[in-house]
This record gives sequence, structure tokens and C-alpha cells, in this order.
Amino acid sequence: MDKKKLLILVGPTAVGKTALSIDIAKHFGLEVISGDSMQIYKGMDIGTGKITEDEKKGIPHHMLDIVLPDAEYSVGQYQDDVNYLMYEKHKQNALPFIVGGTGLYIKSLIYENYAFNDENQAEKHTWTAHYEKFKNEELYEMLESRIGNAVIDIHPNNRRRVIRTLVKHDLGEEIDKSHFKNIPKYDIFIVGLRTEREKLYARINARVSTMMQNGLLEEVQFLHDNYQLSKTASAAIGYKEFDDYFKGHINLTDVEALIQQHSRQYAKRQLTFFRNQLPVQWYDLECDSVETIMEDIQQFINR
RNA sequence: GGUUCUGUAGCUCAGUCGGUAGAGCAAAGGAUUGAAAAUCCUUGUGUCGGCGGUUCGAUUCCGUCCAGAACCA
Repeated sequence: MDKKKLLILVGPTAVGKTALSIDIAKHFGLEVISGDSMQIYKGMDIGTGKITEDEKKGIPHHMLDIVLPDAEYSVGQYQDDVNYLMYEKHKQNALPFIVGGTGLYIKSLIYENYAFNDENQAEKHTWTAHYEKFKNEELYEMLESRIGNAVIDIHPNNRRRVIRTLVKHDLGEEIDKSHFKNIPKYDIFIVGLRTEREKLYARINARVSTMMQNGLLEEVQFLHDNYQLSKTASAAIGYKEFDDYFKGHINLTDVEALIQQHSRQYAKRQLTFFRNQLPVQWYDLECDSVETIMEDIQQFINR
């Protein structure tokens, strides 16, 4: 049985994914499924670089504005939501098209047995809170004594992941990851957009300045006044930097510089993830034409 | 003009009671199955401001010059 096809577009922040995604969607008659962990939040628009109604040019978009900023969200939910969307697309014989920059979200979609168990949330929170009291070394020792260091591939200082693994163990989940084979679930084609580091950083800096001019402060102020941002939403670059501004510790120039720096560091991490975790076909619009990309996608569709 | 202080990694600074130096941040590379725009790991040769002197040996002591800051005139 042939595998269903899945088209994906990835790239670091500010590289120009949105514009290209519309070109591709129009050219092949596709709808866009967002692969972005922050654009799922309603009301977080300017800072997340969310596509505007005008920019959509009539192309339907999914997975944008699906929860309020006071709600938590995670890969598990994303995987469920998008698996359903893709199932519907495939049922209609349509090609699902995912566009985004959150590597883990995308990775969670494309591999066989990349599954998450149903977890009792209350129990999970209880255990997590319980472990917060311990020091890194203590937590790591607990983990070692339970499953042996042969299976642990987490650094002792990576407290968050050590705790997560301990909690999983408490909830009776399998923690030996050696059986994860990363077998593609679909016939996938991942278009990766990249550009020279220097140019990317210049684009990021410029884009952040534009966001500030477009009223990012007002957007963040509104969220600040109306919501208690969830743990996940409050980690968003372009938002968290305003905390110190509201407290009067820094001025708007500092905020802008911080957002730029955090965005550059984020872009670097994204590139590392895409490079090493996903089978990406890279394109640089400085030297590759949009036509080339279209042709390659056409070839993928035909194969 | 005088006195004092400062001048060490891209930035902010430690330090060497004389044997050519190290942190944080930045940057680069990496990890990545439930917070992922998160979390974590790895990587530090730099005329220790210039020139001279003392010394086996000076970034470290002495002299002098340059640059900056503060105070006194």
C-alpha cells in the first residue's frame, strides 16, 4: 500500500516562509496547516509574526488562534489535532501542507510510533510538583536507580527533562526510547528555506523593529491587562521581554534589542533542529528560484 | 596645570604576593517524545594600552608616554 503524501515547509523565523507558503498553496491548490507553537494563541499576532487576513489571499489556514493565551498547549495536543486534519485531507484526496518553525511539532507528525500516552493530568501535576523540591543531582540519581543510566540520554543538568522522565515513569509509561525507529509515516517532502546567517540576522532585526512600529507594545499591553498568560504562552519571544518594561526596569529600546537577540538565538536553534532532526531539502532564495521549488514539489506530487 | 583611579577575550569584569591568564554575557557547534519561541551540553591565545628599566623571567614591580574618568585649581 502506498503511503499518503505530506508536504512541509520549514525555515527559521523571518526567513520568508509565509510569502512562499502562499505561493505554493495557490499554485497547487492547497490549504495551510500551521506548524507553529505560538501562533496557536489567539490575540498573539504581531509578536508571533502571524499571517494577516490580507496576506492569506484567500487560502484557508488551520491551527491558528485555536486557544486563548491563558491556556496551556503541547506537542501531544498538536499531534492529535493535526493528525485529525491530515486524516480529513487524505480522505478528500487532498495533499496536507504544513508550514511552520516548530521543529518538534513537525517531527511529531511524520514518524511512525511517535506516540504520546494518555496521561492523567492531575496525577502528572502532582508528581511534577513533588519533584520540584529536589536538586538536580538528586533527581538524576532517582532516575538512574530506577532505569539505569544505560537508557538515560538526558544530561543531569537538564532538570526539566529529568523530571519529565521521572513523571512518565510514575505514570507507568515506557521510557526506553531505543525502540523509536523514526520510520516515516507518510511519503514526505520537506522544503527548507534558508539564507546566509548574516542576512537572516539582518532580516530578524528589521522585522522586530517593524513589529514595534506596528504596535507590539499595545498588543502585549492588552494581553497583560486581560489574561494571565499560561506557562507555554508566556515563553513567547516578543512578549516575555516586556515583563521588565512593565516593571519599569528597562525601556523600549532595550526591549527591542532583547527581542532581536532572542529571535536570533531561536533561529539558530531552529536551524540546528531542522538540519539534524528532519530530512530537509534546502533552498536559498538568493540562488534558488521559486520555480525550482515548484518544480521539485510537482515532481514529488507526481512520484 | 595638579592629585587619584582605570586601561586584561566582541562586551562587563576577576586574577597573577613576578613563572605569558579566567568568569558571566555574546558568538559558534550540538542534544531534542508531552513547557520546544522551552530546556540542556560543548567550545575562551587574548601584542593582559605603548615604550623603556629591574630580573634568569614582567601582564604582574619601577619609570615614562598615550587614552578615559573623578576630584582639586
